[in-house]
Amino acid sequence: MAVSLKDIARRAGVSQATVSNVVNGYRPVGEATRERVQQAIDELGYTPNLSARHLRRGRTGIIALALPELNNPYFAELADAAIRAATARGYTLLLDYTDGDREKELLVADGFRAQIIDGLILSAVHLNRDDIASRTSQTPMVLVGEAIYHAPYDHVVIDNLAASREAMRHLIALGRRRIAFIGAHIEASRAPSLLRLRGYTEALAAAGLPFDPDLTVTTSGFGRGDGAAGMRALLTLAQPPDAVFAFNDLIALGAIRALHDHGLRVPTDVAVIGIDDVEEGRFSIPTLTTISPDKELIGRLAVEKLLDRIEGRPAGPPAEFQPPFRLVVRESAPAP
Amino acid sequence: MAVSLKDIARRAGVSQATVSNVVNGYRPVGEATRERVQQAIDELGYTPNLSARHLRRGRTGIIALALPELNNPYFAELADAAIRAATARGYTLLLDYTDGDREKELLVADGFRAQIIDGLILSAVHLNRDDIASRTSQTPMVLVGEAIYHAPYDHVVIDNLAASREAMRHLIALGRRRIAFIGAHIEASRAPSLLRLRGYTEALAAAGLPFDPDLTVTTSGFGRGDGAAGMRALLTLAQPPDAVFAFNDLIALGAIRALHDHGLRVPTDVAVIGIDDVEEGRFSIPTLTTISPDKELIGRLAVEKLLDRIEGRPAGPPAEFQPPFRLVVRESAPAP
DNA sequence: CCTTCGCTCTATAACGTTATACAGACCGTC
DNA sequence: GACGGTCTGTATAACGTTATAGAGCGAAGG
Repeated sequence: MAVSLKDIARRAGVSQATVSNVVNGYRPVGEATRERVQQAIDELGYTPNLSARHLRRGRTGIIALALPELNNPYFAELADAAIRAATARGYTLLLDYTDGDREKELLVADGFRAQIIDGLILSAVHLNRDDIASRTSQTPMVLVGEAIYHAPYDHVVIDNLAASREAMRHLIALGRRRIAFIGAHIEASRAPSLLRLRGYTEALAAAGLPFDPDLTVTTSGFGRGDGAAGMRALLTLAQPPDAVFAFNDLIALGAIRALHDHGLRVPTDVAVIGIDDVEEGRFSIPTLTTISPDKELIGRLAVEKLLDRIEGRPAGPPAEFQPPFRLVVRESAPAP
Repeated sequence: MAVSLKDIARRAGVSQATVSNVVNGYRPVGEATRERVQQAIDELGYTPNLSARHLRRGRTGIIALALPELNNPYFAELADAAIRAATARGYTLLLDYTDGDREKELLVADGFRAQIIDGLILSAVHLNRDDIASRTSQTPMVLVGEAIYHAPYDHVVIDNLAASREAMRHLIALGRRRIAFIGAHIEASRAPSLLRLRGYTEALAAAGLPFDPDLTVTTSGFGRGDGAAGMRALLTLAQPPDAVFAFNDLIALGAIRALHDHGLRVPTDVAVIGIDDVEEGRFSIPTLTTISPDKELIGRLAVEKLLDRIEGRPAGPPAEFQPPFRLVVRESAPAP
């Protein structure tokens, strides 16, 4: 059916090896024959069979990006950046979902689909240091996301502690005294909220504000519904908060909606700040003040570090890379 | 490195062919040997090498879904459904972007990446009937999305004409007389807006309302920013609209934001309705009335029709499949 | 008792690549 | 004129599967 190396070789009157060398330049080929081969390739419209190439080479040219979900626009934007970076370097990026499910995260990390991929970028929610450390798969892996692992893998993540402190400083500068945190998680394994929560408490302490456990709200997920539910819980308090620091933008947007339903005004009654800078927050009513991580860079860096490992470039010991972030002030928590 | 058929064969004391038959049941194997082989597989942890299998079989087990972008949550939700459907049937789904770029759409349709995929689900924005008809690639393809092609391919799409008429009937029942349409496209090739635009004009005519060309706004893209810009243009009119029918939810949400900036209230001053039912519209302020297509079914149907073709199941001539949709009434255009 | 099945299983040839080993030709050097 | 060295090219053996042809063997059929 499809034209193969053999067809080209016959047409150009050379060996298959020579055609192969013309195609991928493993060894030099004489000018005259090179042209003859190239012409045959153009005429017959040859493209190399990837399965065969990969069988021979032992690599597939496919890397996977495993995300909790695609419905959170933060991940969609991240995926977008990663796909572009991978494509630019000649790789194909495959998307995988873990559904925020611990079992699936373990499965992915431990080589599910290892046959088809050369490497893995994993954005895990549940995995802790031990899980990562006890991984048996040899497939190169780069970690992305908010947890702290200190595991022997490259890890691309913003400085969550600093980001949280900056968000909190902004709310405090606004004169808010009772600031709530929505999106905590009880389990020790949930490292992301741990860091952001620590930023929250540290900022309170630094400002001389009391820490009220009632103002820290646990959510089961990371979506708008979770944010709304968390906010509703806060509004049942005798002394409700005058500001909300949300684990991410979706939770913040859900909280804003719940405040609206309750007849409260944002930011007049309650100021709200999130993390992620999803596009939605630039058009919401009110627009959302947020911490904006450099998603483009996160995606690109993760891909590049992974390809360095895959292609055996000297990359040194595993390290943590911290792309920059910046505070984006909008209506939900305006400038002081 | 990895364990292969040969290793299992040696361990179980049988031929490779027998192991292969145990693994994929091409031909029956005796009970005793089957167990012995299975045990060897379990002990050594064998998984078949996909490149080799696919080289031999001529198929890769990978299908592609080509979308304009992932940042529109509608496509993210669709991709989600398709990925799950493909996984359930043992296939891997690869995401591709066209950036809403005509050249890239042509490239994808015409077999870019054909070496790696068994089939393609294409959600095209720019391609017209001739483009589709003149396709040379033999890779099975299923079309998804709002255009009308009448091309020799299965096509999964809601009845856009009926959906638009239903949206318009709702606005008209609300007593609105000057209803705008945001998201039209001038070029004939842009079939999606064509159908929705036709539903708009037909509904106006059916209600005995005049068609005012000023109320039909062209946008360059399909995002929130485009909706906001379109709305701002409408607000410069001497007689601004009292309702907006948006090509999709993102445009509707952008329009709502622009109305808010202009000091107008939704739905009191202007009612707004969209199409897509993205989650964002369930939490926005105000929540968004919309036409909700069955995205889950669209994704599943597209995958199933494609796999029917790939696996050579008798599927009859190419047909159009119309998943159901329903009107979801929320705050931006409440019940009459 | 010889055929003809039916059942298991084996040996082996592909699938389309790429890496290795090797063969000529041509050049300059001692 | 023998020797080593670069250039080009070829032949061929893998990579890990699966499909095909066929071998062995007991049972059924004449």
